[in-house]
Amino acid sequence: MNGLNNLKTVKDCPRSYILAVNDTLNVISGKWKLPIIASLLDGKKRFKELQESIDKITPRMLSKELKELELNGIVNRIVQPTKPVLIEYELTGCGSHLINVIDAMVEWGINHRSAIINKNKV
Amino acid sequence: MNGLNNLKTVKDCPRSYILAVNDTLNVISGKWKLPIIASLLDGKKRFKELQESIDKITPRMLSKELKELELNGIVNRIVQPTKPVLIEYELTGCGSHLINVIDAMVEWGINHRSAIINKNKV
DNA sequence: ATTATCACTATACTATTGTATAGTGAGCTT
DNA sequence: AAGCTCACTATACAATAGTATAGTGATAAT
Repeated sequence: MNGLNNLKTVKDCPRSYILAVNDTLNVISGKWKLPIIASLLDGKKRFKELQESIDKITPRMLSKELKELELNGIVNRIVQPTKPVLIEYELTGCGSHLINVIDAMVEWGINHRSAIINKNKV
Repeated sequence: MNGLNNLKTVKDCPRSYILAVNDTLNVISGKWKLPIIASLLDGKKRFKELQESIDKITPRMLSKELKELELNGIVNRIVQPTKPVLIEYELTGCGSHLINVIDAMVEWGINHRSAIINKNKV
C-alpha cells in the first residue's frame, strides 16, 4: 500500500462527513424505506394501514424495515393498551427531519430528469 | 418552488416527486457511488487515481460504477488523444449538483448521530 | 363453534450486489 | 527483448436484498 497521497482529496472532507453521509444513506436506501417514511410523513399509521398505503409491499418486508427504522431511531412503535392492543408507527423527530434530504433529492431528480430529456430529446 | 414543506398528505405528493426521489436514490445508492462522486468533486481524475483515492475498491467495481455513472449522466469520460491515450473522468453539471443532496445528507447525518449519542449517553 | 382481523413470523427461494483473483492488450522504459 | 504501467475485462464466487406463500396466536364478531 503506497498511496497516502490521497490526503489532498480528503482535505476538505472530514471523516465525520463521510460517516454522516453513510448513516443517511443506510437509513434511506433499499426499495421500501423511503416509501415507508413518505407514508408516515402523513401521520402515524397502523401496520395494516401502512401495508395498504404502500403498493406491493409484503408483510415480511414491512416488518423487517419497520424494525430497522425503529432501531435506527427513525420511527417509534407505539402500543396503545386498548382492549385489543393497537399498534401504531410514527416518525421520530429525526425521521421527520429527513424531509430536508428528500427535498434535496426531489429537486435534483427533477432537474436531472429535465436535463436528460433536453439532451436526448425524448 | 415550495418543495415538500407544505404537503399535508401522500395523496398530494405528485408522481413526479416519487420518480425524482427514486432517480436520485438510484444514482447515489450502493457502496461505491458516493465515494466516487466525492472523489471527483475534488476535480477530474484518472482511473488509477480514483482507484488509489478510494480505499479497497477493486478495478471491477470502479469500472462498473463509472460506466453506470456515465450512463446516468453523472460523469464524463474524456479521452485525451495524447501519445498513450490519457483517460480522465469528471463530474457533469448534474453530477456536481449532487453536492446539494450530499450536503443535506451530511447535515441530517450529523444531527442524527448527536441525537443518538445524547439518548444513549455513549 | 366457526370465521375473520390484526400484527406479524417462518421457510424457501430468486435476484442483485459486491468480492477475489487473474488476465489482456496497448504502449512505454530499460 | 523483457518487463513495466495503464485501463480495464473475465470468471467464479459470497453476501445481501427482496419475493412468494403459508402459518401463528390473540382477540372479536356471527
